[in-house]
Amino acid sequence: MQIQIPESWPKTAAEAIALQKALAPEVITQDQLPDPIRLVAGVDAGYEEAGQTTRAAVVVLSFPDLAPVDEALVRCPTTFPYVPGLLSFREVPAVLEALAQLKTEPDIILCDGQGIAHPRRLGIASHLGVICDRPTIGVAKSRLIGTHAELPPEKGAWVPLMDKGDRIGAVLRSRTNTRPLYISTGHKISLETALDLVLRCTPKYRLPETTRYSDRLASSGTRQSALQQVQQGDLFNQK
DNA sequence: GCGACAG
DNA sequence: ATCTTGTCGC
Repeated sequence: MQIQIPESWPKTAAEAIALQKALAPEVITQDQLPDPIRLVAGVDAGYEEAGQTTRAAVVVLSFPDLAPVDEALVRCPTTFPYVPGLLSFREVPAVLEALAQLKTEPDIILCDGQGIAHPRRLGIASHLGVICDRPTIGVAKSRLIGTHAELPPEKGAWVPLMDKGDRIGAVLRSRTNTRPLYISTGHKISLETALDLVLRCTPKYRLPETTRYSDRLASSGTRQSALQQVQQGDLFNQK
């Protein structure tokens, strides 16, 4: 995948916040994506050596089949601490390196974390989307900010996530009787289209297949060796 | 001042 | 995120 990697990154929290405020206006919350969608990518990050090394994994799946067609895994020195609200400065540098190694051009990228459902409307999915100038969706497993009404227990149900009068995203039930997902526009996609796409990437489990594949790739070689996984009969989807 | 707080 | 075994429920 062809992308421009920034030459420098903020060094302090103050600089990072200033950059978020400068980039937030660049986010596009309307549909501006390929039609039809043929390739969807999932990105995820993990850490090693007490956080000194960051691993970034990307997996590209065909759509709507959801069969893996491309992937990349990189390790980079960690350069920014985890600070709620500044997650992208910790993970995006490594994620960009991984994306640059893809042989394919995904039509959209699903990220672990918020899109515009963020204090300054520039969560990791939006930040990555603006940098790559590509459609992205924020798929978070928990809430960063915002309030919402009660959510029905059936798969497919969703309610808007609000903050200061703005609809910043949605709380989506991706599986019946299971904790919801926090979905928000990353870049170049509307919330409605994002919800539809996330559901179409989530045929069976709580998390989209894109996230499950990238999580697994990012974890391989850390939690346990590939051999151990095989010995446990953990051949994915059969686990 | 106190509590919340993506990964 | 990561450290970690078994266990409760659909």
